[in-house]
Amino acid sequence: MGAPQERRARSLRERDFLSRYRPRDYPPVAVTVDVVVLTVIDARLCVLLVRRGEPPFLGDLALPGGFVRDESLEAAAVRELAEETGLPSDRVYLAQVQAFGDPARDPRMRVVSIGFVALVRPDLAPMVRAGGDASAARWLEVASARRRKLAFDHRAILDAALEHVRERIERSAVAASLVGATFTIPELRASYALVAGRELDPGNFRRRFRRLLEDRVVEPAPGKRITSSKPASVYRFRRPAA
Amino acid sequence: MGAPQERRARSLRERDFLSRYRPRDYPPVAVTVDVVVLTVIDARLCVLLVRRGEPPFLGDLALPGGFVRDESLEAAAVRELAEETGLPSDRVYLAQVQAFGDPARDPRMRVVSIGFVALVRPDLAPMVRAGGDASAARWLEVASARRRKLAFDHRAILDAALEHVRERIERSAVAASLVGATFTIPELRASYALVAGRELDPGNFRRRFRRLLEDRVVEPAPGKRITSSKPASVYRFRRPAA
DNA sequence: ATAATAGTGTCTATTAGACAATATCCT
DNA sequence: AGGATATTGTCTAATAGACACTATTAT
Repeated sequence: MGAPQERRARSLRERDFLSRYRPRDYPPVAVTVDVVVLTVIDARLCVLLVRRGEPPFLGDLALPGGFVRDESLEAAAVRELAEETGLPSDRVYLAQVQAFGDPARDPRMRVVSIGFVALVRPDLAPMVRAGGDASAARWLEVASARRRKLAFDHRAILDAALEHVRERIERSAVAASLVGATFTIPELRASYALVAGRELDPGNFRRRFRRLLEDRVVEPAPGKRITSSKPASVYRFRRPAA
Repeated sequence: MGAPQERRARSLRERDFLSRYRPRDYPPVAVTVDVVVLTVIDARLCVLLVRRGEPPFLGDLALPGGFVRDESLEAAAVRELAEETGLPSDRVYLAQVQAFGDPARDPRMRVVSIGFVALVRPDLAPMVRAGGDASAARWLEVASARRRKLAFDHRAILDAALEHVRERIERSAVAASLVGATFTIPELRASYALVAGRELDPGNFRRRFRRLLEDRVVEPAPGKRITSSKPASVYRFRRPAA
């Protein structure tokens, strides 16, 4: 800290450097996006993983992702999502989680990756498997994925994404993307429970749901869901303008 | 969405591309950090801004920031903070906010910037001004900074940083970095109020503070703060192991 | 009828907010 | 003494959690 002026001067030189626009003159960096795609399959929280076909981490499981092209970061994430799942981006919750930039996270060169999290409605999840070939994307239960060895720092990205949705599911309509187009209260409660990682009291959850109903974020849908016991009423999220 | 297989193949080709390590072969990207440095001066929430000395946005105010070198993103932010403020990184709250990567955010080339927020203890803030020269960093009240024209998308970064601390100040000890080494309850309340952007009830705040005391996150400090009326008890945050 | 699950109601504890009342110090 | 502010206390409303209870359907 002895000579802040000199440091500042160096910083200004850098800015000037950039202003001369010789982008090849500094150490190369690549920017990628990695997407933590989550859904619910058979009452299990699952994440979409691909198997790496090249070194490093050849054969390891990894998050779907790729280079950012001439597009925004969000657009890159949407594109990767479409490439890996074939799903359109509407009706998919997608949010930036955090940037990961450890210099050693990729052994080949400096790669800064922007982590995203996406929630896919479970009724659309089967479409994903259908479109995939052998080396392509597959769903893995989150708990087991976290125990596996994942490529790069994808384990950290996965954890950050899970924390992201956990923090937000209580205070937003994030969970809308983890149930089908229509759903019953117990179904929604099951999704919340999967993300929260614990059981939720049916009565208390129903009380919270009543508030969602009053606030017009959900509304009744026609019909009843037939199960092996008492059928439940069906609801749907009201489509906001967005 | 018609041919996901082809898209996936292209994606795999990209990975292979990267594995051959010819980093000059794809469009150049630069990665920078921009730091929203906040403090309290004269009971005003202030942000540290620098004046740009080169185009684009020559003469405009901008957040301090610069290229990420062979270091982690956090390290780059710490370094920029030290360069611009001369302050050591301990006792400064620093957190990543979000990545900003709009293709048009820098007219010269593709620059992805990782936004950080830093909170500087107000008793250290004067040191910053002392070390600065004419073209260097200066404190500006946040409200007025938000009304100004800022370089690049720094207005959006500033807003995101403010939202970040607003969300966290209630549920963490973030505010520890916005009061001096020792402080009174009214002083802490004033900092909270500045960040929250509204008045806080003294009685209710005191009740919350009592919980902080019971949880051992703060502890009494010797002495009293003499003001123009009734003196207040002095406290300090207990230093955690970190 | 019985099992199972949807759905209702109740009790308690915690917390936030509004606000009144008191205590203590400086001038 | 008087003004200002710290400090304490009270009341109410909102919310979460635990849990007992009732209703309705499939089998």
